Amino acid sequence: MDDSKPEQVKSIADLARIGGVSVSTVSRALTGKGALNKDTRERIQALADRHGFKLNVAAQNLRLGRSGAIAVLLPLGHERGQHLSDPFFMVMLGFLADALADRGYDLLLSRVLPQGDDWLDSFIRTGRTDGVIIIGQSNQSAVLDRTAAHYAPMVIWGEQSARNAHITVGTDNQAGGALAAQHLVERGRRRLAFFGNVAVPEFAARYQGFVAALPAELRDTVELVHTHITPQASLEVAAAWFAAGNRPDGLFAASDVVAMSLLSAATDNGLSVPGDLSIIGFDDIPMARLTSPPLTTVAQDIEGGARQLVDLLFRRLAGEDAGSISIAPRLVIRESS
Amino acid sequence: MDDSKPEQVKSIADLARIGGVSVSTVSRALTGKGALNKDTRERIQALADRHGFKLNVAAQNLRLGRSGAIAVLLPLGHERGQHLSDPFFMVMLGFLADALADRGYDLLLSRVLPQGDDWLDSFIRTGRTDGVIIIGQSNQSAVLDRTAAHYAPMVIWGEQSARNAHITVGTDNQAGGALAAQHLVERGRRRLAFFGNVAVPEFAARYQGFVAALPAELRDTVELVHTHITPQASLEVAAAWFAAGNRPDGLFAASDVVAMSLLSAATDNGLSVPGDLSIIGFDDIPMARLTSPPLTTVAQDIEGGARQLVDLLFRRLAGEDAGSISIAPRLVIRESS
DNA sequence: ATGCCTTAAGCAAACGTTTGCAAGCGTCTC
DNA sequence: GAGACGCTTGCAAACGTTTGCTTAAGGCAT
Repeated sequence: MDDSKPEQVKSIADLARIGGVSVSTVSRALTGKGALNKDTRERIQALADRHGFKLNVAAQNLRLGRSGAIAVLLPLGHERGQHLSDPFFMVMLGFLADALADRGYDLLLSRVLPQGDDWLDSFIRTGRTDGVIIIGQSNQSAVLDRTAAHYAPMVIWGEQSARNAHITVGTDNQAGGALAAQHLVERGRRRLAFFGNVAVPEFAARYQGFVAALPAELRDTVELVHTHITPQASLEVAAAWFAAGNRPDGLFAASDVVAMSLLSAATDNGLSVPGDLSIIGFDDIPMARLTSPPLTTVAQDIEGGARQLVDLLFRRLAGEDAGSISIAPRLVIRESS
Repeated sequence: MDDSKPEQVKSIADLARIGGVSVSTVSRALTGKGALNKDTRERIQALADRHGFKLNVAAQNLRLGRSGAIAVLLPLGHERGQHLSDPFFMVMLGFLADALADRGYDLLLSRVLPQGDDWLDSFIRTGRTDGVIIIGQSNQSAVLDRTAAHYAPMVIWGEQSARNAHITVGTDNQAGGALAAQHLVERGRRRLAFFGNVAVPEFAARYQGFVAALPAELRDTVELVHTHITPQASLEVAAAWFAAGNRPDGLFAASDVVAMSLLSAATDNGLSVPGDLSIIGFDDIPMARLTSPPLTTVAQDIEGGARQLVDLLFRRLAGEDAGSISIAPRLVIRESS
């Protein structure tokens, strides 16, 4: 009845012909949906295996009116022209990939250089994706809000704010900043500075939480040093800042990578950490323990965050009106403070 | 003629009805393919813009018999259960995303835990993707070879070998190992060790090139220390190794992350770098210059590699029988050696 | 033998595009 | 004035699935 030569089976129709059944039967056998005789189902499945046939996902999705993919977008609105290699992203991406794979969805990765204010809507309207996860608001909060108003399946990793209409999952950055402040104060540090780009909402909140948690007399003296968070940029800024004669005793960095730059620049200038000054990072990337001395840092639960992002997205896809989620940060004290 | 209420336009057919033309005309107007009166084309395009209509990419791809996506797979055959956060991957992924976007293709990201020997063929047969880029052979060379025999649009970032049937783009790892060896020898180092996992082809080649380039009398004394390349694993191995009393004067690491672990462990043991020993990494990730002292390393041209991977893939997609590409490494001397 | 119920499997439309073919129509040439 | 030609547009089939509806077949009670 069915030949054993490995003839090319390109579609359900080919398999139906070979198996002597109709296409609907093959479809029901392979998807497991709908009523079908157990023997027939097994026979067709075996036949499909023998010919190495798999359903064409594209056609399947078209028919089902979905795309089977979730887009993960990295907007590079700030950091223009700078390549993001921060391990934070890789860790996040890894966990997202796993969480989406668990649900049978593909991960569509895209770095976007926001142009105008239509990039997000345009992307969504192509129907390439069933939902969107955005890593970081960058400087695109307005665009995100506009889209959120009519498009439900979108969640953003970033800073939560009452002013935002879009749904977020993210670390409580203010609380994180406060943890850093308290720790430095406990260590008796008084000449403080924050390194980061406060045009980015997450970093602004870290800075704000940091300042707010300081005793009143220190609040006005804390310096805000602007830097992008790439290794190159932050190292240059840090080197120039120390070269200018600045001699702080407590530094809080917007990210671990920036903290590593600070550590490097401080050491280059003959300062000892934590002898002369304390340095605190943010993220707790896996490499944070590899510096000398190992980095004290405010840890973000990236794995939990990724899981929450995906959970929330799928709840919203299902029509539920689920809201933003805030995750508590945790201070990890190592030897740089 | 055409109303201005923002009525929901879900398909080319809706737009055709509103515009008073046929679906084929709309299709030709929006894709720019086929002959069409300039006025009509512009009128339809304006109409589409006004209604915020975009062609459905899924349907388009189905009709065109393609998927419009390229899969990037990270096989985790070795490093099981370990999460890869290495900046190398993020940098590579970023460049790949850009190169694919330039060609109008989506990037489908997938981490795979190889199960059995059918994971790759199964994935490909779903028709989810038009081509595959695999980052690292991991321990799956046999699977890759089997697939390469009947599936052309697949390129692998990794180690090139005459034994492999699959097409690769990658750094000449042996040459890279040789660069490290020559450099250490020039520095007068004699008690040498390599840290890495030689079950991974790239690392094996680095080790082999390293040993082969040493003067005969050193070749037998160089120690091979097995370690996974995650920060956690390599730091543990390095700490234990130093704790066991090993006192080398030249270390070559399979990656910069491993080198950072070595640096950290050496410092913890009161050894000075480069005073007591030299350390050389591999990759030249952006963070390599942030360590104290900054890391000497064998640089891989990741951007060039990504571009070559994509070029090669599209040449093969076009039917050309293009072959493997080897990229020369470059020694970057900083202060850890 | 008839009718009814259950189970199994087929038919055909639909998802939203693209494109070969053909038709309509105006213009040009001789 | 007739045929040829070029340009523009429409018709309908096709891409590979899923699924509501229908039919066929068999079993069982009457």
